[in-house]
Amino acid sequence: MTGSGLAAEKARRLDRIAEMRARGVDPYPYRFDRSHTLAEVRGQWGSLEPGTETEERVSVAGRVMLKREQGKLIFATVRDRGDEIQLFVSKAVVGDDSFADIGHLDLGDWVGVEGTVMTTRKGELSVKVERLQLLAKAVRPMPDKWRGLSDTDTRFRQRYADLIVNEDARRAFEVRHAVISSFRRTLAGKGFIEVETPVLHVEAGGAHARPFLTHHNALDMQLYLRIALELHLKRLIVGGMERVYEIGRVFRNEGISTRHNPEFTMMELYQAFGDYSEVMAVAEELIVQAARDAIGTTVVDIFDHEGNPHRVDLAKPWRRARMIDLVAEKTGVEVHPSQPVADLRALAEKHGVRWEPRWGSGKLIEEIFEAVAETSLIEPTFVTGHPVEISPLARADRHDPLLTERFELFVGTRELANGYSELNDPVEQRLRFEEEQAAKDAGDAERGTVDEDYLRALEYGMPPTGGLGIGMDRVAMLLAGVTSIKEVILFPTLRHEVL
RNA sequence: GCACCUCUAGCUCAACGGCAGAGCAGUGGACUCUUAAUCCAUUGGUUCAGGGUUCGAAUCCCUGGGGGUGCACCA
Repeated sequence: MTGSGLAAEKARRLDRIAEMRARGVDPYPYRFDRSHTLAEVRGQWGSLEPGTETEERVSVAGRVMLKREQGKLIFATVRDRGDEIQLFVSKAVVGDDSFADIGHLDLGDWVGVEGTVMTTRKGELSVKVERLQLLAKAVRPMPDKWRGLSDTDTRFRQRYADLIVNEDARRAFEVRHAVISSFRRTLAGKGFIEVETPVLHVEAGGAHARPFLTHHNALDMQLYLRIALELHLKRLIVGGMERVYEIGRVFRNEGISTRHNPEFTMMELYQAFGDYSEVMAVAEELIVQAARDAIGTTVVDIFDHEGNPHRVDLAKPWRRARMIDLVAEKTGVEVHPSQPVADLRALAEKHGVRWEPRWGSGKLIEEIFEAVAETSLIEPTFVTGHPVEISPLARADRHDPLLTERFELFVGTRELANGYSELNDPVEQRLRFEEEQAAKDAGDAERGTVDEDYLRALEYGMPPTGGLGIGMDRVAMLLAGVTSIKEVILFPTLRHEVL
């Protein structure tokens, strides 16, 4: 046992394990029965006066995070999921042999402890150790106990290490979990049923995106990973389920950025007898309630595209504005899908948007909108009235046949949600699908196909329905106050690690 | 896919053309109330990989790899 590189360090700890086994001690025992979590200990005895010794016996377990040796005393900080507590180890109490064993514990080891609750002279709540049992030996050293782990590559690849040492990382995932459970609670309260629909699709529909392709061997069948939940959920509305939602992973074979991961989590819901205005209100309620549940406030700092924070109270009613009005506001030119393509191409060029010949007026308006208006949408804003051309599943606006009853929610210049009055006319839906197919055949890989089974479902009759999709990762980002989606995805997609 | 930045001990970082260093972790020692304990001593390196320039390369150049950021892509 020489040196102290990583290999030598691991060898030293493996030797310790071998030495324990030789003594008949199991370094990896099968279980340990706790009497209290550390948070429960703190909750029950957290207000003891300094210098108090109690007769209260507890069994607690956790990971050794810090160790301070002080002659015939050892202080160690252990942590479980919810809290940290100090172990007070006196040689006079545990005896020479146990004291030596405890002294040989490494940072990162898991331990189970029996002892009494006490506070030190300075008031630190502690467990005075009577018996300590190693629950699992750490063979690999922990990252720096004070500086933590900051290398992003290591943090994302070795998320376990990130979670051990970085409080901020743990917190972001607590927020994410709280957001998702808040959504489930809110939706249950509104009578929504949670369902699970296929991830493997024969047709990748419901959104404009490049899919991942896979193959089923026994059926010798090409399959796509889903890019949206929409078309299956609406089949359930046809089936009479009235209010359904799914929180699930979708997959899009596109670039990776601070806002995009190839697999991400969508919540989609469909509400029979409602229209887009109703699900818009649901979106607002879900997110505001999630803020209350996850971070205890509706006031958040929203970052603009330059990274500057803007303090916003989400509880204030959200702005609603039509896409064409936002374009008019920013360009000074009234736009509408009824206008000739040439006019809109000219407007696009004036604002630095390079257009493609296959784009119609509606697509041009969307592109101009993204170029001129999107970066100004810091506070929550529902952008409404998307052109029919770019909304093949949305119902036409009851007052304007070239626009749809659709909205997208933007917060901090990012799109968080999308919803509409669902198109339920099977004849019109077929025409829309055929336009999608024609665009795809003309070389636009993100466009859709004719989904015959979905059309068959619509032919059975789908009631008027409002639909909503929310990007859960982006809501988690907003409420956790982080600027990269990788901070709210436990294992973000990375290249193969070269070991 | 393109551009820029970055990669040094297990971790966090120095050294920026002249002998690869520090703190933490580790090891040995002192200490019965510490709090990132402290103090003394000490081990530890394929400087991401390969090539080049140079008397001399962690440092400059080229190629490749990982990561980050921006752009492109992206309902």
